[in-house]
Amino acid sequence: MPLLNDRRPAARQPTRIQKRNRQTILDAALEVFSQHGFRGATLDQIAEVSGLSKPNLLYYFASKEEIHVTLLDTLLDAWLAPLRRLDPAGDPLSEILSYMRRKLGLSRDYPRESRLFANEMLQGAPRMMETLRGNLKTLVDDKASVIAQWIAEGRIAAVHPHHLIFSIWSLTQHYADFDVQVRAVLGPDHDPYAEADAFLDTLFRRLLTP
Amino acid sequence: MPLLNDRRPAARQPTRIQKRNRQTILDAALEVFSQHGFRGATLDQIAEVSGLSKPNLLYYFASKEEIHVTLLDTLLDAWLAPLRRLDPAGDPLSEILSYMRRKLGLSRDYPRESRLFANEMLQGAPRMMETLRGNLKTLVDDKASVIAQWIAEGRIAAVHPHHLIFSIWSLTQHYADFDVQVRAVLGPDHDPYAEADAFLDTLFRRLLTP
DNA sequence: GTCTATACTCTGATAGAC
DNA sequence: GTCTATCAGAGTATAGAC
Repeated sequence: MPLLNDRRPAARQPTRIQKRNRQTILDAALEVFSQHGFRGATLDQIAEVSGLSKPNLLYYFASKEEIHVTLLDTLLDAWLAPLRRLDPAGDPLSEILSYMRRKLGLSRDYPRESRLFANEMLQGAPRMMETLRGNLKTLVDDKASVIAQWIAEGRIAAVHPHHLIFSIWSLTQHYADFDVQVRAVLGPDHDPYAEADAFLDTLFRRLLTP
Repeated sequence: MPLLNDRRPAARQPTRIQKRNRQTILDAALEVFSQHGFRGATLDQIAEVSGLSKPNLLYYFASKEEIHVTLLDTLLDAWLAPLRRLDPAGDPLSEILSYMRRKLGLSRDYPRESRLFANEMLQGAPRMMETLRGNLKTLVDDKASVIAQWIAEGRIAAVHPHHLIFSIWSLTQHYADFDVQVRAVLGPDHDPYAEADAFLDTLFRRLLTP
């Protein structure tokens, strides 16, 4: 209720409340989609987790599909960022260890995003195939050639560059995607991520030290 | 059609046809559940893949849940078998490399089983939690102590035994669970499993050689 | 913007003919 | 044993009151 007649036009851009509600919905949807996949998730669940009514969800997003696509789109940027930062001019071992550590940090801080991605892969990547073959492949090929160069210069030990990158993905994402298994096997009194950090540091040092 | 009147009683055990149909259903269900998870899978899909009608599915299995449970039960034995074979009396490095290779073979030959398991983990293991905390933890703790003993004897380099086992799981299962990503990034003209075999052999040799 | 009510489709499961 | 027909409930999405 504006006491002064401000001259701003009627808001065409999302208001603060709209943004907040959309974010609330996306957060709830992430919770549900990451656990049950696209088809296993229901709007009822998302509505309940978000605290909004089901029709209200569909006021902010045109469909269930649109919520899911929105999540995947924002996910990808965050997912590729750590690899983008791998610096060809840096020290090879430090660069790779830093990348591994950033990726492990993503698993620790954003496990739901990791599981959302895993679900999409298990389903055969129906909504991400183009991105995998496009942006992702381009980026990985680029960084793989950086690694190949480091190997050629004898600055790290010889390994298959692409599979080195796969190994970083798999070892770090495992702690998010298989969290229940890791914790069930370790039992209480363990800090999986702290132990993983030390273990993976050792692993990649021994693998890559010339 | 017995030409001689054999005296076998009317079959109370499953006939050959019954066994075959149950197997057909389970195979189709594995295809669908491994891709979409329990809730995302539908009996209609399983019916279509199996070539049987939906009511016929429910003639052989009491419910969707029962099909799923049957799959998970048979899965677990196959899943734990390779680790069980880790021999305390064998050569440490050979034993661990053999285990890794058997596990990679499972990913290559039974990728759907791997994805079924992954789906169950992503969902928080609602139907497997007891097994994880029971049989699985017991087995892993046992083999981890074998590894710890090898380390204490200086026969392999020091690593966290539990996380060494996790690393074998994650590195091998990645090639089944993220198959689409691996192939999209590598492009054609690659044999992911052959390359993985060589890469992982190198990785674990460098990690474990004292 | 948010709600109740509801349209319409899909899904798991059953009944009953053959 | 297998099919067609069908039910009850859940699912996505929309209409319309407020």
